[in-house]
Amino acid sequence: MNPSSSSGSSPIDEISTKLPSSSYKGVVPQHNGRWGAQIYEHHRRIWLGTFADETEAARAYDIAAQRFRGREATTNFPPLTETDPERASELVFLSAHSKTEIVDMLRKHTYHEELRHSRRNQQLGRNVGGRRTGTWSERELLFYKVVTPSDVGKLNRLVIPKQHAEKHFPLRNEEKGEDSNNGVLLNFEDADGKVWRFRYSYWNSSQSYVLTKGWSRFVKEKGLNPGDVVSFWRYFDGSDTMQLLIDCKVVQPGEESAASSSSNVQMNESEDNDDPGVRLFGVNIASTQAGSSNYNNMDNS
DNA sequence: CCTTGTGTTGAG
DNA sequence: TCAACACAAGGG
Repeated sequence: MNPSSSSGSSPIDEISTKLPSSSYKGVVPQHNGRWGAQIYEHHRRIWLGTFADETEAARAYDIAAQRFRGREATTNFPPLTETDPERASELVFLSAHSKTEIVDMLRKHTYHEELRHSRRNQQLGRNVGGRRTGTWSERELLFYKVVTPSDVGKLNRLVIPKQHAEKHFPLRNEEKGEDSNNGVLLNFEDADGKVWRFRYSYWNSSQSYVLTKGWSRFVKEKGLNPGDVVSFWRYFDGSDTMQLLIDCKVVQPGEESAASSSSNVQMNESEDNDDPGVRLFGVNIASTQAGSSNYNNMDNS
C-alpha cells in the first residue's frame, strides 16, 4: 500500500519536520525530497547513492542485494524469471564485476548503461569469417549454471545439470559408458567468436553428464571462479545448422584494476572479488531449477 | 547555500 | 541487519 497518507502525521506538524519513510527495503529519505539507497554488510553501511525516484532507489538496492547476497536475496521487486534470457545475461554481467564496481555504477547511475553495453558485446559472432552469425536477440537461451568450486577446480570438468543435459545435449546409449572413448565433441562459440571444443560425456560412476577435455582451458582463459555464471545458447543460421554458443563473464586481465579504477567508493578490503569459500550466487547448484520457482521478493502490496 | 552520505543509536 | 535522525563534509 501507499504510505502516502502519513498514518502518523498528527496534528502538530507545521513544516514537515519528519521525513517520510520509504516502504522499500534499503531506501531512506533525504531532506531534499530525494531518496537514498543503502545496503549493509559486515556491520557497516554501504551507500548506493541518491535518487530522485523512490522506486529507482529501490531498484538500486535490489541490484546490490543480488550482487552482495546472491540470486536468492530478498528484493523489492520480483526478479526476472530464471529462464528469461535477460536474466542469464544480467547474471553474467553481475558475476563479471566486483561489488565495488557495481556499487560504483549504482552511485553514478550508470548501471543500466553498462549492462546494455555488456549485452551488446555479448552479441556473438560479430562478422566472424565475413558473415554475421547471430545477434544476442536471436540467440535462444538453453540454460545457465552458477559454477561450483569443483567445476572450476582441478577436476577439469563441468557437470551439466542432468535435467539440462538430457534435454539439450542428449547422448545416445552407445555414446555413453565409462570408457574415455565415449562421448561426443561439442563446439561452442564464445562472445569473441572464438570456438571452443569440449568433450561431452556421461559418467556412470557419478551418474552425471560432464564437459571434460577442453573445459579446463576455458576456465583458465576466462578466469572463472566459483559463483560465476556460464550460459549456453544456440541459434540457427540461415540454413539448417544449429550453432551452439557459450557465454560467461568477460576475461579479467591478470587480476583486478577494476575495483581501483574509477571512483573510490570506500568498502573495506575483503568484500571485493572473490571471497573465500562459496559465496556470491553460491547456491548449492546441484539441483538447479526446473520448477523451483523459489523467489523471495518482499510482498509489499 | 544545498545535497550527499557518514555518525550514531535503538529496535529487531 | 536495518532504518531514523542529526549533522558534518563536499561542491558550486
